[in-house]
Amino acid sequence: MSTPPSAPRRATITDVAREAGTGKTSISRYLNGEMSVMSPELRARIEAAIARLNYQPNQMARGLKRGRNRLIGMLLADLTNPYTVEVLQGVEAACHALGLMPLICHAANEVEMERRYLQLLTTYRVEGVIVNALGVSEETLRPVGGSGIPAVLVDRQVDGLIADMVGLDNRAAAELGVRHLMDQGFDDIWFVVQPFAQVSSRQLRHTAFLDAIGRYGGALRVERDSHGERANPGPRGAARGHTLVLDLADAGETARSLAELDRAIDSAAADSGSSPPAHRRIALFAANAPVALCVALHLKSRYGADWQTRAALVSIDDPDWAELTGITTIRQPTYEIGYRAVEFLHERIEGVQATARDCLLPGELIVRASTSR
Amino acid sequence: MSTPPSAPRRATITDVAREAGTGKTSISRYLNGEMSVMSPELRARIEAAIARLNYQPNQMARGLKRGRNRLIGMLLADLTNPYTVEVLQGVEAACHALGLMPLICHAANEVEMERRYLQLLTTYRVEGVIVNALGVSEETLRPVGGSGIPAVLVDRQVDGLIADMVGLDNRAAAELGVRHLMDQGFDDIWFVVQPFAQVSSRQLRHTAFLDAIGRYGGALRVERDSHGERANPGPRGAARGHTLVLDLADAGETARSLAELDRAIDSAAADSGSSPPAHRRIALFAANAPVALCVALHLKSRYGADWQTRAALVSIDDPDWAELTGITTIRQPTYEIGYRAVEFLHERIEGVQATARDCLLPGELIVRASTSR
DNA sequence: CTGTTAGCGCATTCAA
DNA sequence: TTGAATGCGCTAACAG
Repeated sequence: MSTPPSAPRRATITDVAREAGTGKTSISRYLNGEMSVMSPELRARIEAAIARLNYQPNQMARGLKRGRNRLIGMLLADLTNPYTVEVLQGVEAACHALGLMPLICHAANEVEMERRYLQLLTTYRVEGVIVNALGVSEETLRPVGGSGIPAVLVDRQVDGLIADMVGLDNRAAAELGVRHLMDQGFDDIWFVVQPFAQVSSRQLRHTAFLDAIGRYGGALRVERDSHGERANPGPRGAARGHTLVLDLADAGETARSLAELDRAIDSAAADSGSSPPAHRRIALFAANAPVALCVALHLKSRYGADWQTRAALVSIDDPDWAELTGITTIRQPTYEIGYRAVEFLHERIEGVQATARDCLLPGELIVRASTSR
Repeated sequence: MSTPPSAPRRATITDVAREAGTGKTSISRYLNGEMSVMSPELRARIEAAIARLNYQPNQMARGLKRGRNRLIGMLLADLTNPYTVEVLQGVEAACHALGLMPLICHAANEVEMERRYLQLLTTYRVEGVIVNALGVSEETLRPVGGSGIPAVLVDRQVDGLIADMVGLDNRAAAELGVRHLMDQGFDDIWFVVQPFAQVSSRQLRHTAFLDAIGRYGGALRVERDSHGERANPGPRGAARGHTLVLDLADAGETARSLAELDRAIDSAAADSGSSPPAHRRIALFAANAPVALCVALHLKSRYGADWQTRAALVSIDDPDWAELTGITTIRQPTYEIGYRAVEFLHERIEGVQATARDCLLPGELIVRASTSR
């Protein structure tokens, strides 16, 4: 039977050599830009042969031979988060500029996926990995970092994994948010965050929030989690800080937490009306966009379209619906985070041996109607 | 100088063979699951050696040898569009199930990027490509499709490129939207869409919109673009259809188009008040989420938070802010689109020779406050 | 059942 | 200035 013309075998370097009437070595030299020492005549013949055969060198083979394939892994915890997509843009731009090709792996919030992808990446012999990991411990990240292949972390640290990190300056960002809210006269601020035991950036944001409240607000007491205690009203001009943990992965938990939030909002509204609006508003400080969205959706379903008269919302991250909804945000320098991450990684790949570096980039406060009275 | 312990060269198949005191062939057999004919004793030794050396086979080398590397390319026009991310989820799941590894390439709406990535993909010898292309002609897609490497299109066709396609049933979707709007009593419907000369799905949606208006509404005339003509009011119970082209890539054009929209809204409101609400509302039918967002942002800035009292909005695509805003949407079966695309591609890679197939999946209408009075 | 041999497509010595 | 030979890590005949 005749083979259908489906697979007109791709030309190899040997084909080109034959076509150009020369040896493979010269072709290889040409491909690698070692033109300096090559007769213009030969060079022309090679050029022609390559064009005629529509030859394209096989990256796999090149990689196998020289030991580096210009591939880097990009492990993403959650592409659903606009933050991730934006970081990716920076990553792609940088890769492009540095001649790298990113292998994008989306763990979709599944630890098992993360493990598998990591393994796959090493199997493809990527030269390095950029990790925006789930909150898992080093255990699954064994192959990378320190003694393994070069790695740089994005947004969060991973316990026991020593590597460069680039992300938001969480401390400054939290302060920015708290200060803004206090400037706007809010004295009851709820920090809403996903479970942060495993994710360093969440922890940092939370800690910084507490510190800021302490510093600027002279908070008296802060309640953690849903232990049900209410903080005592602070002295005039002080602010009270609260923390609400929202476990988006657990519907039941989420509902419970939101119910607690409702109580806080209602009781604030019930407080004697020393403030102009119909009800006194509390302020909500979301640690990231997914949390902000969850809260906003809930409040809207509970209080209707004008839920923002019940609570002010500010969020770290600036998703596209923020402008539409009018919530205040702290925008992360996402593109630059991605770009820098690749630059760091590239340096490591090239052999730079400095001790682990941290690159903390500042966020930008974007004030919208939500917090301006 | 001594090499720092940075790169403890990865074990190769040869190392394992030596460690296990056997030949490479047996190791290879083990790796490929050909255990049936292998003494349990040898097998155990191999297992141990692999574990001891923490050996992981090099995919590049395997690919080079067998001629297939299990890599497929995924060319994405715009990751910023939630649609894309959702499709990607399906793609990843399917790849996972079929033992494929997707190389994700994000063209970020740049034709040049698209070209470069395509070239890069062939250079890495991907076995196939899933293309969600920009509106470019086959020219840049030369290497794929028909005579090149297997390809399947997502969401849109590409002129001159014959390949399997999977996407939304645009005709049914447009009808769903129009019918719903008419059921709700809207008689003035504006279809808002990005320039559709190059993108088949936009064209299809538009055509289907016009047809639906014609069929159900008995439209009298339809205006195209910004020629400034107003359609005559139709007979009682009929609906008028209009088309507004929004070029999101051109701020000036966008502003002009939106101004036209404003005029339409204002003049509708000025019409004698035969309808209950303060102003008569026209309906906007966005061809996709980016368009819907742009329109919503504009209306909000022009009419304030209650812009929805001026215009009803329904959109194809169901971004996460739709629920928050309360606009009606037609949700695409994105996950399945991605999944099916990979299945098609896999079949092609395995040699299936059927003529180009089209897989049209139905959308789902999600009614929200925007269109329910 | 198991080991030997010969490449996959390319980069790199080393001669010529 | 150019080419022939060698081998990257692995699989696939082909013997034993």
